[in-house]
Amino acid sequence: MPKHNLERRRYRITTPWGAWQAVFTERGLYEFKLPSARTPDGLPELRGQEGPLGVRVRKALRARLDGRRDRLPWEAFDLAGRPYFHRRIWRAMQRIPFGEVRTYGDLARAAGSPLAVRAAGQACGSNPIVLFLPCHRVVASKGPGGFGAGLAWKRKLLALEGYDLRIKRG
DNA sequence: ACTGAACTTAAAA
DNA sequence: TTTTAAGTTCAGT
Repeated sequence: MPKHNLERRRYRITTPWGAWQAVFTERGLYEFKLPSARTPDGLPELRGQEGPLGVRVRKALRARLDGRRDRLPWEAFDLAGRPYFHRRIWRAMQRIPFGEVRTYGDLARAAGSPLAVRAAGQACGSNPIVLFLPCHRVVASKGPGGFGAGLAWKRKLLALEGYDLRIKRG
């Protein structure tokens, strides 16, 4: 839910994987969501809108779905109004290299609250910028951890980076 | 204002 | 192997 009242402009970006959803405010990319049945119909396709950032986002998405590395700078995101602790976690998350994973514990430590591992999981779960804030690179110390959109997506996104996430069953 | 759950973890019982 | 306690946020009551 929005924590501030800037106007939000929503678009879809159609790919072979489905229609992604990108939401912008004047401060930057506010949300970025995986294709899902919940993606509203009738959103305009992102083309020349949103200036250089819009172009940048489309290009980066295309690259990543192609298995190439590309990243958006931290300044591209509008995370104002999100909890401080979450932003620290996301910041640490953004630093995980392409094709590698870290644990929730690693992130908690990086955020300065080494015991807040569960809160780190919470922060991952409320990641508003899927893919570019790479919560799919965060796994549990034993298992694969969770993923809001379903573990199948987590595995796919990691597979694009050449990382094989084995799903263990208990 | 409380309580419990959430994409957890490590250590004790 | 099961239980517990740890930090942070949010939804529900």
